[in-house]
Amino acid sequence: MPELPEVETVRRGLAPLITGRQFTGVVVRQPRLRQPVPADLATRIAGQRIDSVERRGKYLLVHAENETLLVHLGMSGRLRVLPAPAPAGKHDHVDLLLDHGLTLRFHDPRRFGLILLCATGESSHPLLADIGPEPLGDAFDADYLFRQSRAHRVAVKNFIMDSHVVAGVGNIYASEALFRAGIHPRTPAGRVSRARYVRLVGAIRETLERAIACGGTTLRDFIGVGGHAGYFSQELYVYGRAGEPCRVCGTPVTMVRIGQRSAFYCSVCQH
DNA sequence: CCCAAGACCTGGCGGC
DNA sequence: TGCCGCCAGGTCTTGG
Repeated sequence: MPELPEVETVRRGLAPLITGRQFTGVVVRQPRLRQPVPADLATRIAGQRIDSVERRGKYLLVHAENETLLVHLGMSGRLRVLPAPAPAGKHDHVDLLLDHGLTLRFHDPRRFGLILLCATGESSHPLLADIGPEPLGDAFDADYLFRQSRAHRVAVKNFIMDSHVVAGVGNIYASEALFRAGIHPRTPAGRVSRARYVRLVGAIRETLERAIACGGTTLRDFIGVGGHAGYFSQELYVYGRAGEPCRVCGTPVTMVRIGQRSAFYCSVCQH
């Protein structure tokens, strides 16, 4: 489900609902996520007020007074805010109870998601320490990408999906950005010119910003905190469109496997 | 160090 | 209707 735009959509929905609220309790029904839910979660956050909700790559950081809750949605994770206690359904693994009866519910069928804690302030959890720059931030530019890419022979698509290179670009937006930049996804990263990285950086930024403006991409089940589907799927150029005509030139979109993941591209528009 | 492949999970879909 | 194989928005770990 979630790449950067979807996580950002969740963050924007979540922040106004839970900022200033206090954690009053925790219900863990299934602690076995990508890493175990901390056994002392309840005692560590009890009574603490939420100061802010931040995003780093695809991670959500819920900053409370002493502890920061680190949430990753994996492939199928969802966060919802329930106005009142509600019966739990299948895969409703964790409820974070807030004052006034509010419940922040984590739901994740595949359990690739994550809920961890780290001390607020010293905020750099090991999982965040080696993540690359934010693609919408100043540190991410063509010079950076070009320099990082030298000596790398991996496909440029895999390269930009590597969270150590740049944070938050996943399988949908990698294909989309490469289409917009006119770059074939299989091109070895180290053989892409500086000029083409200038285009690629612009394409990544535009794609992500536009997707955020649309509230994310809903393919199967991505739903924002307020229960709304994202509508960026209407603007996808290539992702999930194998065999359908390229929106620019009409050539059928090609799907291939690159490094265990599906990649979509137009064989005429991308080289 | 770099890279490909495997691992972790469940559910939905198309084909037979 | 049922079973089977394949697919899925992520990323850490392993082994060559």
